Amino acid sequence: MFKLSKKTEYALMALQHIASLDKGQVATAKEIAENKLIPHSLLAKILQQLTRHQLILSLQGAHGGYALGRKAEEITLAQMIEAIEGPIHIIECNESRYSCQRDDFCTLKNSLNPLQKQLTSYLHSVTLADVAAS
Amino acid sequence: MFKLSKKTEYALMALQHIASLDKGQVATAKEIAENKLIPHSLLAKILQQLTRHQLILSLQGAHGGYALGRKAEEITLAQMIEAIEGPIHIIECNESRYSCQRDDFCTLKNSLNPLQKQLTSYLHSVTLADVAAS
DNA sequence: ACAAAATAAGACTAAATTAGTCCGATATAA
DNA sequence: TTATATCGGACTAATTTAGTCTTATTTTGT
Ligand code: FES
Ligand code: FES
Repeated sequence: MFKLSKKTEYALMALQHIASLDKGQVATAKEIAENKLIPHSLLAKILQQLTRHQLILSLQGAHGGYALGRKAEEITLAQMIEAIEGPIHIIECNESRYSCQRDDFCTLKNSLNPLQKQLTSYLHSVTLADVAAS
Repeated sequence: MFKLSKKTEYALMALQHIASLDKGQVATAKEIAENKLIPHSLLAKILQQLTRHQLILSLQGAHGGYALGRKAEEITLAQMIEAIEGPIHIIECNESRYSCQRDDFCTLKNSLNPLQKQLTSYLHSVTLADVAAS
């Protein structure tokens, strides 16, 4: 399917939420989960993943929570999606580690390259600031 | 995942193949399957779906097979993909029949609208002629 | 010291989707 | 009437996605 996964949707919602915080504030997983109607323990996992990719930073312990890892203008849509779904490849055969039996005679890869390029360049051009604005 | 399904890849390969035929010629499912290394009975299903969507037309019986339903320039990438995967919606909540509990306070739908628009307009602008050329 | 409130990490289960198979029916040419 | 096709649908298997649970660790406040 040509669709974002629920996890990715949740990640984007959470990032929107965190981006809307005042400087110095943090949001807990619980807060975000309640606010956006996301299962808490699933969201927790997603926030951990975003932390590992340094899109957000976490403060552990009581009164802990999450805040943006850098300015919203410096977080691209591509980074947000790839943090959850991994590298974006319109077709599997473009993934590096994938060896395809059709490799020598396949024309599909090349045919779809423009789409791949178009899409990724767009995703790199949109930032969290843009996404949070709407 | 933000990826075309195998079925869709197979459909595109088959359409490339059919598009390369001389006027008046047809290709059988078997031929295409062997040529592109696609499981025969799966490809048969896919070709039936493309037929129902009138991207190709089928000739039944002995010496039957498939040919393009209209000129390659008049078959868009959007039509090819949607024939197999159904309408393209970047997020589930944009699908008409889907009623979301977050509908009244959700900002995500709007935020991703530009991406949805950008993508679909591109997919409508590319035709089988373009795809087959590479 | 200790309790409460968080995140971290990983194993696990359940649900949904995708990929692929199989079979009986129908159509058509030779 | 036989061989070669498509048609349609039910079915199974494999993979991916979605979601849960449990235990450990970090930090603050009392
Ligand atoms: S399908 Fe694998 S290389 Fe094109
Ligand atoms: S998530 Fe359903 S309306 Fe946005």
